[in-house]
Amino acid sequence: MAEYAGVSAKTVSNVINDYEHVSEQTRAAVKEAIDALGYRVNIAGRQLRKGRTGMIALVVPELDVAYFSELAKHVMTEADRRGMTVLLHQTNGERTRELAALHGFDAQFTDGVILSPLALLPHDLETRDRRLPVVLLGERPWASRTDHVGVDNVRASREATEHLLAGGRRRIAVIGGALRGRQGTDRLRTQGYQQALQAAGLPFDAGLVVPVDAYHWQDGARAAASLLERPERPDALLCLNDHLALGAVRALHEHGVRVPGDVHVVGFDDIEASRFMIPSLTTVAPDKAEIARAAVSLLLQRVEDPAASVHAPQDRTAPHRLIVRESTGGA
Amino acid sequence: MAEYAGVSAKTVSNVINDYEHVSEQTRAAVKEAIDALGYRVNIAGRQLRKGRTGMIALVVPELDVAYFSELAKHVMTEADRRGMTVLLHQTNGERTRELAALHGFDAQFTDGVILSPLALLPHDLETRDRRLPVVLLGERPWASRTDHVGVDNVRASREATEHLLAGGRRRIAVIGGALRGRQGTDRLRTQGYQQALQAAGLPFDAGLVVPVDAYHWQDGARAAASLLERPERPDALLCLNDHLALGAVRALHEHGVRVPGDVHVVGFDDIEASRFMIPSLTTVAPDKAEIARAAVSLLLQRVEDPAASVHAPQDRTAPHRLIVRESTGGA
DNA sequence: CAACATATTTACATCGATGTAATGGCGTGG
DNA sequence: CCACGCCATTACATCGATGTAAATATGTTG
Repeated sequence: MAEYAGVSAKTVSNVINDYEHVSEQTRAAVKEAIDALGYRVNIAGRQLRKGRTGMIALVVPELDVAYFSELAKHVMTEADRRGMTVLLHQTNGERTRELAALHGFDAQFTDGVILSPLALLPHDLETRDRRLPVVLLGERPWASRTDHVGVDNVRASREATEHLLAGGRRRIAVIGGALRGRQGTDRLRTQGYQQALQAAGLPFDAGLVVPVDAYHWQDGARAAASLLERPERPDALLCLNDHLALGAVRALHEHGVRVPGDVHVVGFDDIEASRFMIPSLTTVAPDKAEIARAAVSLLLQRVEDPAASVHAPQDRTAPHRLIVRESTGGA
Repeated sequence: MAEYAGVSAKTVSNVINDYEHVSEQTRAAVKEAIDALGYRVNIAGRQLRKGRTGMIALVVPELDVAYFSELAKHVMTEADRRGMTVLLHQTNGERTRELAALHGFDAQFTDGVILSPLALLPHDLETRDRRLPVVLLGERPWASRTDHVGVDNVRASREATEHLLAGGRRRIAVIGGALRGRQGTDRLRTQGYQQALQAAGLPFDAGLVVPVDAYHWQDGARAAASLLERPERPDALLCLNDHLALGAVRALHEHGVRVPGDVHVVGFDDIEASRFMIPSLTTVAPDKAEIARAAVSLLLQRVEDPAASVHAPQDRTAPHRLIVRESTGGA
């Protein structure tokens, strides 16, 4: 390459990096050589020297959970805009994989990591290698010293519950809810639900909080089916994501229970399917584009200024809104 | 690192790569040093030397099309099993991005690429740099010299159409179909449809073939709505993917048309949503796990034996089956 | 004990890009 | 004509891991 253009390797490098003191003549010669030989910089060489790869990792539990694939799309768009490449990973919610991500996987080929954790323990965050910039998505229940982007889950859940109450609902079940254990998204959303009940002066029935194994369609279906076996059926379901909600609607349908006629249903995430289901689904829509933007921006701040690793951890709360659709009797 | 363990850098390397002639003693010492210092190999250094990164790219049009995110999951699982890391990219169906993928992006940090093309031209494949192993997914309409994994689209579509015919349908529309232009998936599936009609002795009405901009929910809804404006309505919809089908079902519902009562609907891909929609969707299910397995396996063959780049291009056809559900009056 | 085989470890060069500092060319002011 | 400064280019070292080959240690055989 350098020989072909008749210059030194360094001059090629200078041309590629737009160093100003290069004569028009050599610049042209080098560019021509680049085209002629189809030359492309070798990332490995560059990183070895610069210490940066231009890649960031996005690590989520599962790609076939629509919320995450939709989010991934936004993150990739945003990263692209900022000249970064995204390495996408899934953890299946396994702690070992989340840990691996926190530590930059087996090797170091990533400038930073955006991680949506499920199983991580507080301790894992304390002991992580602070040289690798990390942004957490979702809940950040522990006062960790790590940047974080999320939504106000308690409030969102309270609003969703209030909407159900306003629709005359009195026995609202929570599918995917949690009363104890780690202060995760499920816990917070359940809290919001409890707050709304309390504000309305309604009793809280722990039996209406149904935990699930995963946030998938069939878990929602199973949970809904189990609720129907109770002597006193619920008249509304607050489902902690849209897959659960849609699975639940399906199960209700199979049992001849009408939505919204007999039971109202609300979900979280506003995945695309929810707009098109029959009935369409009322859901809490987090601003995914904003989440992606904030996460990438926070991460690149740390990447570009590693010295800032001492800066106080940042916390961003993205907006959300309740989208009322047919499943709660809406338009 | 090396100093900490009191050995040379090469010995560390030997331990990491399980070189056999290392004394138990030094091996232990090095391992301890690794733990103590949290050492991890630097991929850049390794690749610079070895020329391999252990990463492959999976490049698809859009991640929020469930078929692709489900496929991605399988590819990642399979790659993981074989010690590879997957770099996931989306092209939005833009030719420039597909080209960039073919050429290993701006830089070379990928050992190979699995590409699901939409806009690529035959010429692009002819002129690609053959040093980068590539496996194409989906259709491979041109006799390219590139490995390929797909399903038998013509047959699958014919079977789906036959199923509709067996259900007494006589005016079957094709949403997403194509009569002319590149020999893509749409063309092939339309051909299968035509074959089935012909075999049944039914006339072919080009007006029933409705092209779409993209394979998204709203495109299906729009297409279905336009079909309902025709004087003579179709009594079945063959939708070339599940998103189109589900969007179409929604549109029919909004127009008071019952599925399967008035119109039968079939989709392609068997995404998870299709099992849970109301009505559940009859669909052609490609064996995604098998597609992923074949693609990764073909790719790694080339990666591991670059000399084999002269081997004849391979072509794998993954199995598919028709899953009959409620939208065509099934169980 | 010499000669040789085997095991273990290391020195050195190398992959490609680039930061640092030095080189050589040229113009300007004194 | 010299000193100095600016510009364009390059020599060299370096990032980290590893292949090659050589050095060293240890053991074995005749």
